[in-house]
Amino acid sequence: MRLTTKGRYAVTAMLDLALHEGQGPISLADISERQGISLSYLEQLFAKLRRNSLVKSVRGPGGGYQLNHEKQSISVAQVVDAVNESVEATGCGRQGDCQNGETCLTHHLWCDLSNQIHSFLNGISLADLVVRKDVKDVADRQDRRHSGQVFLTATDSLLADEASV
Amino acid sequence: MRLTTKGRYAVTAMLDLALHEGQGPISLADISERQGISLSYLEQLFAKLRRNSLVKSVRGPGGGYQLNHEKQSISVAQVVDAVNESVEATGCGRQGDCQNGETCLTHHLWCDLSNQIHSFLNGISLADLVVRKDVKDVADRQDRRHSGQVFLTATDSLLADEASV
DNA sequence: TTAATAACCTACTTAAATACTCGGACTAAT
DNA sequence: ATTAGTCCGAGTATTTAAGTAGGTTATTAA
Repeated sequence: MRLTTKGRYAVTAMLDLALHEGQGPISLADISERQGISLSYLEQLFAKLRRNSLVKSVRGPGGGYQLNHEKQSISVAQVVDAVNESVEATGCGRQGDCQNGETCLTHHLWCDLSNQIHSFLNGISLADLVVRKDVKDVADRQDRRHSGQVFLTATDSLLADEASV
Repeated sequence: MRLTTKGRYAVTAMLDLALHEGQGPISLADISERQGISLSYLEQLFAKLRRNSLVKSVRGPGGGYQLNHEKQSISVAQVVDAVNESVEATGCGRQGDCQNGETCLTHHLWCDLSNQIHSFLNGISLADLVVRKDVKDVADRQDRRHSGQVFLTATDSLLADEASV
């Protein structure tokens, strides 16, 4: 089992899409700036998200990504899964052949844990997150900081970043 | 967040101690054989378990390890923690400074997940595991296989292992 | 038509962690 | 004295994350 920035980035980026739904395609550059995630790394993550048909893309100027389904039908678990971060806690993939082809002493414990985590993450959709107060607060802050600064140069925005630290 | 064989081995080994409680110190060689875990690796894990005072050791012939507390007061969470496998799902250690010193969009989600996992693993003690049917079944199988074979040579037990695969 | 924009793709790199092995030192029972 | 055990440090192979770099292709707007 493993949950690192990879899966967290994926969920954060998808949530960013959900928050800006109805504004047309959102570019990865925008997400990169708002969420502080490397653009190239985002590209790799979105390649997987697209292959799992969680997002659809529009190429060319004004292009970007959009959710491929309604936000209430995309769960956090799906997103984490899409970038190959399994929340499976067993080492045998639930096969029960953990120890020389036989079941290890703690196999069922990890199965139970896996069920817990999976049902938790399955029960939370992007729509659920969008309406949460803590999410709204952060989103508002990000929108304030990154709107109207479209005409700043790269240097200016770097300075602004340093000033805010 | 991460849960690999490291944490699983630690819990398995501790459960082995709990199952053989009252039989005096249990050597790592015994655990290694029963649970199919490398002896040297077990040594490293038990160094951490000892530093966290979850086990006590007896050196010399007939020595080994024993639980340092009653099995109902040792939780799975404690064991996993002891070997440095944090089940913490946030990247910031709950600090909320995930994104340039500010809170990232999904911070609270991962906090919630951490709470879920932690309370689940905290609620399960070694005593709880010992009485479970699935654990008993596996333990019985292991005891049958590894008792009375004390006088086999290393080569014999290797052959036995291969035969069982 | 051309330039800019943004997705798309492949390959590489760095750093860290896992899951070991190996060799030896210390300790205590027989 | 030997042996069975813990204890300890170092080293290694493999994998993965996380990010760089450099390009190609599709689309829009000038």
